[in-house]
Amino acid sequence: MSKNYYPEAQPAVPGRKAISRLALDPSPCRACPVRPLSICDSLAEDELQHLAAIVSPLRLGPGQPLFDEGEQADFLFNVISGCVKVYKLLPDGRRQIIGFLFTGDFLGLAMTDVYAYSAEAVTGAELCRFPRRKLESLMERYPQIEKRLLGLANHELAVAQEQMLLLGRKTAKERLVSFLLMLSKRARMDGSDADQVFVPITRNDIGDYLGLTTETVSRSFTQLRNDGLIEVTSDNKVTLLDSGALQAIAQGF
Amino acid sequence: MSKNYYPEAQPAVPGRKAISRLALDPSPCRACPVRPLSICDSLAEDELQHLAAIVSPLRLGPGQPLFDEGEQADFLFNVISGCVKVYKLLPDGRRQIIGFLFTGDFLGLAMTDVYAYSAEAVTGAELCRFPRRKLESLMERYPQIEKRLLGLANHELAVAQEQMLLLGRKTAKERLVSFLLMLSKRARMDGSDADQVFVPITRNDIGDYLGLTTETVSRSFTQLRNDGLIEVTSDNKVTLLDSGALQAIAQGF
DNA sequence: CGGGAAGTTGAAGAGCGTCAAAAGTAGTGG
DNA sequence: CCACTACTTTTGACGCTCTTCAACTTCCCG
Repeated sequence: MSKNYYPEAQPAVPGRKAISRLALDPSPCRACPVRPLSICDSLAEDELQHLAAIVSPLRLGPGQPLFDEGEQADFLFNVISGCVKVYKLLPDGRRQIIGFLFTGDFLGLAMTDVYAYSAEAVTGAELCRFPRRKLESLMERYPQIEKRLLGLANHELAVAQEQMLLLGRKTAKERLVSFLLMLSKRARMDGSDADQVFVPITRNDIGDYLGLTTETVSRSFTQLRNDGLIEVTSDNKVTLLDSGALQAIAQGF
Repeated sequence: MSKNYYPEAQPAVPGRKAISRLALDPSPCRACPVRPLSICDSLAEDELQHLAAIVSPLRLGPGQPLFDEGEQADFLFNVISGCVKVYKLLPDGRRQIIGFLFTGDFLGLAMTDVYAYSAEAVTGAELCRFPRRKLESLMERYPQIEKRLLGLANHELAVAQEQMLLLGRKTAKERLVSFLLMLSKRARMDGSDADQVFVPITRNDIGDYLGLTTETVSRSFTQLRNDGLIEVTSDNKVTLLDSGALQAIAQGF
């Protein structure tokens, strides 16, 4: 159950040292491959030791929970590799996935003293854990971190609003295409081929993210295949055959 | 078109001076009735002059637009009185209302150099306008403002995530009840009767907020009336007859 | 009083959900 | 290596919630 979907052989950030350094290096943050992507980049090289002093690494197997909604929120996290999902539940089991987090993403905005949502690994994942108290006192000392977090929160808010438009007003096909383009955009940012997106997420999770059922997601995939807009291989790779047309669909034209 | 829904006779914050002072007072921010509710409260009394130096008051009539998605985002706002809606559009006219802003709410998170959404007055409204550049340089000098904004952004994010759960997974009735309880909660915060909520928002706008049509909203209102859960008077006041039962419905029980 | 906007109600229809079954895929152990 | 099992995905048939379209009523403001 603990096999990593992003093994050493294909590091999540190509051309950089493998993740295992994180636990061994005496100044792990300085060597951290995801630093340029994360909030940690708001500190200068020689200030990183203060961060390194409070972090601890964390490995999760696929499906392993990180925390549950309502728990005391004592830790914040940074995703080093893999994919983590964040979701809310209704009492009868209805679930809404709020977002998927990937390499470099920060997990810990939008919360009070308790977590406002649950989090669990989708694929195997490596995280960096910050004790909340200690991070807060570090923020007192280095307000740049606060500034960076504000920028992050603003961005997250914009993404959340776009998702509200999707959930409130888009059709099933438009939703799925929007989702695929989000993954494509992310692949481009990571330096991968933007028209060859790897989808490590089940139909069920995609449904719970898009406000649809598994079956509707599956049918929408089939439709897009029949329309000649995508190709799906058995190993969960989706090829975008006409990203112009897909863009138009996602935006509601 | 410019009649104020919140006339001087019933100031939005009871027991305080009427709003018209804002334009006349030499140190308007010090006398501002909504300061304790707003980001402006992060400055000390004697620092408020710096804020006062950059703000300008603004009055909107019902339905009057404030800005459109895509415009250069040169100004941020604080709502002094009335109600402002914030929304996104799809090319074919489908609309999703992202949120309604009331007294004390800050308008200007979640944006880059351009506005990520459109904003327009619902009722007549009074706003306080900050030039973005100047507010940013004030933030350099007084990092407490930044801290406060981060807290605000975090809260907004939590609200947005709750709304995603609503849009993705709740039924029409659950959505409407959630909406009414949101208004009720706000009324309680403002010191009004929490079981007597004033709804200055049309069925159409409620629908675009909840991801429903006007008709479905209307039918859901009728259902709730028939179930003996609410009473609706002709002047848009809704009485919550059993807030316990309503809470249960909104949470999906 | 009159006209336009907002709200309500009904009938019909579409899109997505539900239920069920079959096919595909992956991990396990003999 | 293959069979066994469990899970995921796909597809079909059917049903239900919400939408669409339309008519009518109520409310508001000049």
